[in-house]
Amino acid sequence: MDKFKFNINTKCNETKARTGTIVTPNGTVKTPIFMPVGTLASVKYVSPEELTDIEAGIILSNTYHLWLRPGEDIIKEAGGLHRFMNVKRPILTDSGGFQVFSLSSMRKITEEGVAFRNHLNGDALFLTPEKSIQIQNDLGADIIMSFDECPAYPATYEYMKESVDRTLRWAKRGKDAHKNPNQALFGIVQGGEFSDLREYSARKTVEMDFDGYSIGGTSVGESKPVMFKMIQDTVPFLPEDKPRYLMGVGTVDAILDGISQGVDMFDCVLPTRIARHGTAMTTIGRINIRNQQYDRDFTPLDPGCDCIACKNYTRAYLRHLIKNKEGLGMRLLSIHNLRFLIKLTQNAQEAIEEGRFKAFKDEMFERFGFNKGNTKGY
RNA sequence: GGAGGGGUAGCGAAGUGGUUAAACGCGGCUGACUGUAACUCAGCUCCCUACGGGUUCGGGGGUUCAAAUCCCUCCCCCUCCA
Repeated sequence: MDKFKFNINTKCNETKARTGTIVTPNGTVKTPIFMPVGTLASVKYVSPEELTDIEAGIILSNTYHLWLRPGEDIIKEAGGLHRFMNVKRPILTDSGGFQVFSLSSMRKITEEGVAFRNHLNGDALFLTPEKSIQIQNDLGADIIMSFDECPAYPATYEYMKESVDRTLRWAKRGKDAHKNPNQALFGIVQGGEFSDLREYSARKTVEMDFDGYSIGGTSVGESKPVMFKMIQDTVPFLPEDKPRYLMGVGTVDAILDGISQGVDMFDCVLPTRIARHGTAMTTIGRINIRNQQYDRDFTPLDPGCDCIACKNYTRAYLRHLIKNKEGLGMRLLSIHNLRFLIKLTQNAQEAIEEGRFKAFKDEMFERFGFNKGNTKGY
């Protein structure tokens, strides 16, 4: 794979944080980075133009969901995901591995792959590592993921061992099936909460030589300390010169902790989902805009934010929109939450570059009370 | 003037002698949400000194061990015919 590059720019000398640059055929982004999720080739309620405004770098999309609708053939015919969506920035597609977790009630795992029951119409589906890669080749994202099993938490050691081995075999099969040299392929480390399995999974995955590595199996129900330890048990076994991606994590505490441990990329549906349901992540903490206390609050949602929702609208108005399930309200809050997390990682980059990341992280933990009771993480 | 229908918690609407502080929906309040089956889900919503107590089903009066439910009376609303 030649068009994909990762360079480290600055390293923090108090933590393992670093800043870097990811170069892809569709653009270059700085890390650490938060990546908005657009499962169905759309970051719900947010247009690509608005994503540009809030300086979103990479965005995600999903193999499983696009496979079902509209079908990867249609997206290929459209000229790939970028043209289909009119997105002129790097795109990353998840492999469908997360659906092994989220759609666990309607799937069966076998060595060959995963038999799903189509959640839309009940059809029998079969997703294999090779199929996932083929779909992702057709979708044409800049970064694609190995098809893995994201196991639920908690899992027994025996089950996890079996799962890790299977995911390793799937990773190998996927890598062998990967045909497009313009797409970077990432491997995914699993192992749950078991330190030795994390190390084992990491070492074996790294042996296969991927373009980047993910820490998978996080935010599936475990506590924060457990998650932080999963990161700790994985990163040391990942190569320094390849990007590290903590999958599915989007709380302030976990992003900052991840960065301090040397993670470069994060993605999460949390900011957009909670936005649609009325919760804002702000520089002064969590705000549930549905709460009655905001009905006559004509101040900005987050005084410390530069997004259009905060610059142009009041809490009272946003509350009114959300209470009435108006699309505009969901859109404005989504834009705000995404901007908030993107800005957080930009601030982290700046802090790393200026040699004050540790202080920055500590200040944020203090401000949000992550060390004293705020386990929510934002 | 005549005939008929109806008044139940913020609203709509069940219930027509006991298991009813009263279904259900809406509205209201609160919470949840982490590689998106999610404009979703959960709880609370008569009052209180609240694992117990106090008052409710238009008003008043009866029958009954027991009434939102049966009887009497008054008030109010709606429809149709004059």
